[in-house]
Amino acid sequence: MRKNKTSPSPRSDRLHLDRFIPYRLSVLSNTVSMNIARAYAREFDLSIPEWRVLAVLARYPDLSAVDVAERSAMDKVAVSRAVQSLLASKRLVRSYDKVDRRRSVLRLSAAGQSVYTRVAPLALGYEQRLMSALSATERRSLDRLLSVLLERAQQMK
Amino acid sequence: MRKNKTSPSPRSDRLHLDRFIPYRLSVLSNTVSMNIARAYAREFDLSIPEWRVLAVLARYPDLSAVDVAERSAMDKVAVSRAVQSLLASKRLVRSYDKVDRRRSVLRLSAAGQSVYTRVAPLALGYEQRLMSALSATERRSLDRLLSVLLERAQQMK
DNA sequence: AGCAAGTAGTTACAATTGCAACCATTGCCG
DNA sequence: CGGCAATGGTTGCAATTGTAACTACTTGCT
Repeated sequence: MRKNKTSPSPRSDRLHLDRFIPYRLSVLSNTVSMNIARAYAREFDLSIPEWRVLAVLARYPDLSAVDVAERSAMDKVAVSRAVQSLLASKRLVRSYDKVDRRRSVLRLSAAGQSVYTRVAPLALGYEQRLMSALSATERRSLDRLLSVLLERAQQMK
Repeated sequence: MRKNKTSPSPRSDRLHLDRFIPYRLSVLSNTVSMNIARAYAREFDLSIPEWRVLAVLARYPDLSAVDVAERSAMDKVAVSRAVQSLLASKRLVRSYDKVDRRRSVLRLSAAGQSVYTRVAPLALGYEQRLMSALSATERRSLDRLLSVLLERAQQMK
């Protein structure tokens, strides 16, 4: 650790990282993701993309890979790879659409269900502990802010 | 696009991704980061880590690499690599501490300053447009929520 | 029917990142 | 002083990720 430099006074035309929202979002998001990943990665041998695919399919069975990609905001290559490894570990079963044989139909296997029902509470528990730093009002507020910002960010693309 | 499945009703013990805060944080953060990166990456040939190092040093000159890492929440390898390429592009000058010859002393070159003064307004402009989706009150609220959550997330590590 | 254009999904390859091991230097303690 | 733990920083290697090109199949148009 080093001697403290005196902080330059903030000026509105200068950027300082620790007041810059995109930066703070990124730090927070990375911190949270890594915390969670540590929790289930080692214990269940699940990567983040795998976990997302599982979570989507647990809720919406029989989606195709692109449907999963849409719902999870992952790109289709990431989904493809996650699906590969979930198939390899027998946590997913894949069939194909009768009328459109390009489309896969994905569904959790019993093993996949089982992993899901064990991991989901961990994830939810983590979220609860995180959010317990906020009051109910603040939580609702955060909820809304995230929605508004995401919508705006997406339309700014 | 596919026919809509009817949404299963949410139950509190089941996780659905689009209500899960860590997931939403991650989607928002990625969307925002990619939007910004597109803006300066191509135009200035700057990666995100490089940009962060630049921003820290613009504000706090003469830090060492580990100081930069601390201030920017990057790890030291990432800083080392960003510093390498910033040195190669002559946007940074490096000297070494007289009393501790392990420590580097990093500072923007004139070219670095120049890049910074051109990129910073872009970044700030993006932030403003993003945040203009929120009222002043909401902005303050977001600000506070991010601080609280980050602190909590870090202590949960 | 037949072909062009579009979509689902995979693969190959390059770029990024993360981790561990590694020097060099300094600080500490006997 | 001598040696050993700790710190600053870099490097090499493996794992992850992104991009583009590709195959397979379907759709729409003529």
